[in-house]
Amino acid sequence: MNNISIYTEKLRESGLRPTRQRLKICEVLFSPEKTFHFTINDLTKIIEDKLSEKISLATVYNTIHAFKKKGYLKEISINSDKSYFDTNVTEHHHFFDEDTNELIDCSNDDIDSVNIKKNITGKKIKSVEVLIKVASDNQNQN
Amino acid sequence: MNNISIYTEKLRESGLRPTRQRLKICEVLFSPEKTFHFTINDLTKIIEDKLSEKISLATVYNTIHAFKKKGYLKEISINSDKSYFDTNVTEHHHFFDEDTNELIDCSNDDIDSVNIKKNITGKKIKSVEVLIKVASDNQNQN
DNA sequence: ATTTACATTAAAACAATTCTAAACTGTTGA
DNA sequence: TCAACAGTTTAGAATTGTTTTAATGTAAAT
Repeated sequence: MNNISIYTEKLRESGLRPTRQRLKICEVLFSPEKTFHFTINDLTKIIEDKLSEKISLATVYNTIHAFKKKGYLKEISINSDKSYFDTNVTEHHHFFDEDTNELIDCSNDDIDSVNIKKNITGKKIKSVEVLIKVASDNQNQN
Repeated sequence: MNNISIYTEKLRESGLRPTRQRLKICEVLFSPEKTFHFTINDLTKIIEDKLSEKISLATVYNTIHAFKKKGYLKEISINSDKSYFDTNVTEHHHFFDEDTNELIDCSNDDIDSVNIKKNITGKKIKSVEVLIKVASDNQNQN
């Protein structure tokens, strides 16, 4: 069983047509062993470089948004000019290195689970995200 | 002792000249009883509407960034097309209402303090922010 | 008052994202 | 198998938030 059929199935299950472009995107996003963080720009570059396939920015945006909506990707809440996405869709938190602008997964070893005692009435909690900004000691606070 | 002199002093202490425009901005930001959240656009509108004073966008940006650097304001980490600022500079967290795009302060009654067990080696923790996204039950997940 | 360094401004530049309209392609059903 | 439809891709234009620029203005020091 090859990956293409897995991706095709995955796409179809969520109501997306398995087009050539979407399969390429799946390949980049879901074939690596480890999950990773990326921006739209990163992803477009990877596709064009590694897979020698030109792809329209609009397609990347559309597809990433569809994947996010379907729960295949998470968008990380970080204030930046760009949007950061994560192929790790499990509940977890992040360090953000201000020196390098790098996002780093925060494992269970790094943080105690966050306990919300009281919620806004009439609302449901959709997600809880912790962002720990770090920098080397001699660095200016952002 | 009036507010103007307080603001003048506050500005001067942090190396900013107390210009007419900056005093207006101080008035909007620091005279309200309660702290609040705003975007640059919000702030510009408030100044122009309530204080009948036209102010250049560039001035607002420059001044807000200076205030942020000095610690008079905090920028909230939220993934959005706009930047959100907070006049409450104490350590606290936020609810984000996805139905209304509204930020709501999270008090100590709402959340247990977050415990970071292990940090990236060689780095110092600059801030810890928790963002709790909420929406009404029948709403699509973002 | 004069000077100087910093501020303000409108407009242009910029970068990320979204929109558009035309061409294209899976898919469905005849 | 093929026609037709609905969804998709695309390049480029449009939009939006933010930053830069270069000219003009102003606070503060001399």
